[in-house]
Amino acid sequence: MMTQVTKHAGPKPPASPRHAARRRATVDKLLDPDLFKALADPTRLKLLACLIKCGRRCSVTEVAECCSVDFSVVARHLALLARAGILDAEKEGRTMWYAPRCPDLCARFRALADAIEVWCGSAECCDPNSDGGACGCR
Amino acid sequence: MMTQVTKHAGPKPPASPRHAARRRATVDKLLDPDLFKALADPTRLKLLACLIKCGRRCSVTEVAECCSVDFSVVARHLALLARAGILDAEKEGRTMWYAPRCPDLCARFRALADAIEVWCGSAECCDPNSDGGACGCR
DNA sequence: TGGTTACTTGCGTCATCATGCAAGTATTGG
DNA sequence: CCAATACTTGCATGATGACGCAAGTAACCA
Repeated sequence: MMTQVTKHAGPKPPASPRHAARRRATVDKLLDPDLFKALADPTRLKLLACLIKCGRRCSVTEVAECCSVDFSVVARHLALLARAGILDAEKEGRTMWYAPRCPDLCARFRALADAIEVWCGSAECCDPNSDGGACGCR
Repeated sequence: MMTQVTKHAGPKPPASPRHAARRRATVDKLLDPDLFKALADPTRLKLLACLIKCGRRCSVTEVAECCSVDFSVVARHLALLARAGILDAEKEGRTMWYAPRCPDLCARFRALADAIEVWCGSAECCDPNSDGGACGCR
């Protein structure tokens, strides 16, 4: 069974990892440690999922009711997610409203997938006629 | 200017974050701390980017040449990425070959984007006729 | 068989960070 | 003006994890 492979197979594969590391590509910028660090905590992910599923902006007090941790912890997590560009923050009087930046988030993840795929299709590993399989692109 | 909104607007938005938190959805499983933890370190991301751009499987020794950190650090990072399902690991004699699981990674990111978008479109915030804007879906 | 290569593992150290409590600030309502 | 509400910030603590060095293991070669 032939995998469908476009004729334009992406950039030429570098000779070695050392050369690969020197190359600057879209994927380098999109593999942003700060984004993943912000998402690397279970509590933060629960709060984020809660906000996403809620489908409207929520105050810190509201979100804190979803979670067994201290209020201050929730407040800090939400502020951090906002600093990372994952949430929109809006102050109204004494209330902080947070809402997920869904389109931005989706776009980032899709762009990352696209950027990876570019290289995934770049090497002979994806050519079914070569020994291949090196980058797992099967 | 009207944003294009499908008539099927996703699940009904929960009344409160507390209800939202109780709901089990695809997005909960895809927001996996372990994946993001694995991607939360700058050194690991450099190694991963290197492997992606290289377009073929690489040995630990090869990858270590891209990076100024100790060899053992590189070996540990690659093993961790493999445990997280981000890399494929293959032992051949005394050589460990690592290669990114590009299609898997892309699929995970795209699935996550899809799962978020489901909820993004769920609430009145996405309805241009409502006061909206709550979840940042503009 | 003995040395080299390639990687793994143990250990100590240092930095980061998640958490809870308590105190502080700012806004609102009576 | 005072008290309640909503959030922020400081601080101590404990846990996690990244790193380098050194020692260990396993495969290969001469």
